[in-house]
Amino acid sequence: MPQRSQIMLEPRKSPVQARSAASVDAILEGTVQVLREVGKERLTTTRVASRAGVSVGTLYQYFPNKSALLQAALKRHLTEVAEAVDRVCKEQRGETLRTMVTALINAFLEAKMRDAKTSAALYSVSSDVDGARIAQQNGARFTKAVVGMLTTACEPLMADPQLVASMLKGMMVGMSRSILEANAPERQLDILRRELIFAACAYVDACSVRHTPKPLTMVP
Amino acid sequence: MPQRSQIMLEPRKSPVQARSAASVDAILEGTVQVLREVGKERLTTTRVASRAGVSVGTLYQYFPNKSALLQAALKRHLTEVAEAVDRVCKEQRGETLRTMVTALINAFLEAKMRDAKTSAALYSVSSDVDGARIAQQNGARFTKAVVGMLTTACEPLMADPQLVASMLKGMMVGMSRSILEANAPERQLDILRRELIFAACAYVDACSVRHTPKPLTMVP
DNA sequence: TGATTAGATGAAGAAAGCTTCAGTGAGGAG
DNA sequence: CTCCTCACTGAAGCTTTCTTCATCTAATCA
Repeated sequence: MPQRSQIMLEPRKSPVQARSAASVDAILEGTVQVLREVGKERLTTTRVASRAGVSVGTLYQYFPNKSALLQAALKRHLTEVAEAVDRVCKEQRGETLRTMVTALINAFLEAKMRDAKTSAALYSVSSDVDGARIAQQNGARFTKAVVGMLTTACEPLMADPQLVASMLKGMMVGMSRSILEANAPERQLDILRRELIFAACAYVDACSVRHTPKPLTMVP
Repeated sequence: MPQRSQIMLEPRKSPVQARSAASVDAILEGTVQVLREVGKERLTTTRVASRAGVSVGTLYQYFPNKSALLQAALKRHLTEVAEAVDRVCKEQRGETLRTMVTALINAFLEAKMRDAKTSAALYSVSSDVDGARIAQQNGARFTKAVVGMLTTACEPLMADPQLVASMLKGMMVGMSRSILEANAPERQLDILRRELIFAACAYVDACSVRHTPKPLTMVP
């Protein structure tokens, strides 16, 4: 058990609980690594445990089953992205719509693509794990943050902010998914990022000159 | 075997081969039905066969394994959508950009949502079956058709058509996926459809007044 | 130091579903 | 009428991986 000492030498915390906290973390990290390296087909709980430097039994002490394990890994990743989005949305309050969407898209893609391989790997399991529901909750958080930002814009947004946020989310998620699945090289990613910003700006520009003052209301 | 006679009574074709053709079709149809009814977790080859009115052995006569079966079902669905897109793209040659994207989006969503439950069910297996690669090929076809249409527009498109097509695809696929995963009701679907058209129009409008004449070129 | 408990271990049990294949039946050919 | 091939059948083998649990170790406490 070579990894063992490594875990124990991590930043000191109250010992008894630190051991288990470290295990949980190692297991989650191991899950992602195994997923990236061998793919979801070959991901077994034993392999994850061994990669994490623990035994299967330990894994099952913290996760009731394989599905829960994958779910936890997925949640963790989505939460990181959501936090990045939350952060920009707060920073950008009071700015122009164009500035907002530019910052939003940059932050989102940055977070998603920081570790593109991980994102792609996690996409592949999301359907095995009720990922839609998890993404749903996350999406609600996303929409809420974006709405919060949009309503503080220094120009009037002549449309239902909820609807605009949904559209922006759809565009961003759709494009990032396309990029990930296409395994697009760095250069194309940049081109597509710029174009996405261009399109989103065109959209919000169009919104702010709309006839309808504040049309349709949407349920979240 | 109650279904048997049903199959045999189908439209008459040259007998010997008709039997097998009918089987393949029934199996594919059964796959989708089982997927919709019990979900991919409970989809077994035996269950599919039984639903199709044949035995497992017959199923394995036409599909080398479960994965190939699901792949075939997925391909079939994606092809239908691609054909719908091809069709509009041909119809809309010579129109204005706005007319084009409106027709394109309507046709795409119509095809996808005609049987929303099936679309959603097939999304759930796409990652088990190298769906990304299949979607890739399909996406190429899609892009090609859209580019073919865009280049005939009666107004100048001041941007790389390849890039514009990719963007439109990303927006459409992204939104349809959001809608399907969110299980959005009919009413919202309509709102989102209109908004997607609005956004896409805003985008192509913006393209046609761009400074850069025909910027960046993209690899397909 | 001895007792106690949190935490770790990994061999083995159990389930489950994919896939095979030896055998049956039905059209068509000669 | 007989033979031959195409197509179908479905019980059972086989593999694979999840999950459990009896046992062991190390850390804390008294």
